[in-house]
Amino acid sequence: MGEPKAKASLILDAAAAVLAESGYAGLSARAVAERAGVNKALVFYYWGSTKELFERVLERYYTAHKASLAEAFERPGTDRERFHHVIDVYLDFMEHNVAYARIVQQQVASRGDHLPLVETHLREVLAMTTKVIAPVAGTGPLAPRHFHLSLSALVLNYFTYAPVLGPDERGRDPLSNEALEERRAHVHWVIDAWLDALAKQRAAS
Amino acid sequence: MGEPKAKASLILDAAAAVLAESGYAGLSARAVAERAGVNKALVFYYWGSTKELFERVLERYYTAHKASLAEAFERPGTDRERFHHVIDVYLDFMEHNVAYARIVQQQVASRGDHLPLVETHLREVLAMTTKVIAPVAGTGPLAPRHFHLSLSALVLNYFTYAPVLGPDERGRDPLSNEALEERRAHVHWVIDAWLDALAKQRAAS
DNA sequence: GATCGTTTTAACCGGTCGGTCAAACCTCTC
DNA sequence: GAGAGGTTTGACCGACCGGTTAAAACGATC
Repeated sequence: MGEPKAKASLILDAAAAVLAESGYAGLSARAVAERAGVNKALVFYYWGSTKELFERVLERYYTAHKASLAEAFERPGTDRERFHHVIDVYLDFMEHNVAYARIVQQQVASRGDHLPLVETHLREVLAMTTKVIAPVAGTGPLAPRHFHLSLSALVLNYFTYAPVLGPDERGRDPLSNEALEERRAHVHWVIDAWLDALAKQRAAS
Repeated sequence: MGEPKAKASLILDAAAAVLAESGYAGLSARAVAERAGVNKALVFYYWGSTKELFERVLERYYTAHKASLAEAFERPGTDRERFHHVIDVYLDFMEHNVAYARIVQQQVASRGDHLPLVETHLREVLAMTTKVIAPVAGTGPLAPRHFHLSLSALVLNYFTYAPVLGPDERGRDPLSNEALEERRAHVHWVIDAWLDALAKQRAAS
């Protein structure tokens, strides 16, 4: 009988799903308990409060996100190769954690009281990616910060917007493997276009 | 004495602000009334229900958004000029309607029941922008759909993510006029890089 | 100043929220 | 089988939710 997965973890998973669907304001202990198939009081028994539950969900994602990025950064190679590799890892991660993409987008857009945790995390990620971007970027409109924002937008927004736009011109689900491969190719094409333009600009100056 | 602005409109404005901050689940009649400095019952007197209020807020933004885009499309010029102009108008609109950017991002990311309205709108916008993108785009990873997603991501996400990252390397507020000008330059640079790469690709084939 | 339609208000309703608690349950040990 | 400890439950609380309503306040008209 005994479920192999502890109920505490079941609750955490359910909370992530609810959070992705309904945002922080919709993260109710009752909804989480119902989705987890568990008594509502258990949510408080294991996690204390909905706020703490929320923070634990974020923490779990943040840790995984940063770990995957950190690993990607250690890969050797040319600037261009490292750039492409980091983006590949980023795409992989989001592909397997679509709920995370949804949660982050909502949190950032809403700018509620719960923001500090998100803020800290995003700044750390910025600091990490800057190391890869800085060697090829410039200043002003070509500063690493702009490329970081643009790239993360390219990746994140696909997972949130494409499903809303519906099947693509070939009738494929935007989150199907084939469609995701196409998106991956698009992002890599974009990076190459940028790097080429940057190299050209550098050569001219 | 007599406010020039009807209370109905005050309520609508307040609703937009609450919506941007707390999302659909946080759009409570009480919060809206309080922010508008108005009795709670007035919300229902003028707008019927919170759901209708939500839809009116979206409608108002959608109408303005589509109108500004439609006007931009009529501008004559080369493909490249028209492309840049459409993006300029898009940036202008978001700059003056940051709350709209936040609301859309949250709605899209949450994928709740209220989605159909958002869905219809976004598909219409896609259909519009495709007319400008198609002449210069390609197929597969270079299909108009991908560029539409990438471009709208570049614009939208700046307004939601940049404030979370804090002041830029020169200590400026990301939503200050100067910082916004820099972002505008970045986006235009990106478009040029893309168009150049596309032209080169076309010439090679 | 009486009348009428519109606008505004306070009080109230049933329902759901986060959170608590005491009792029941389960499993293992002696 | 008697405890003991962690786990699970249903009942409950005050606060807040969307929404209704009857009455008050208001402005115009005569």
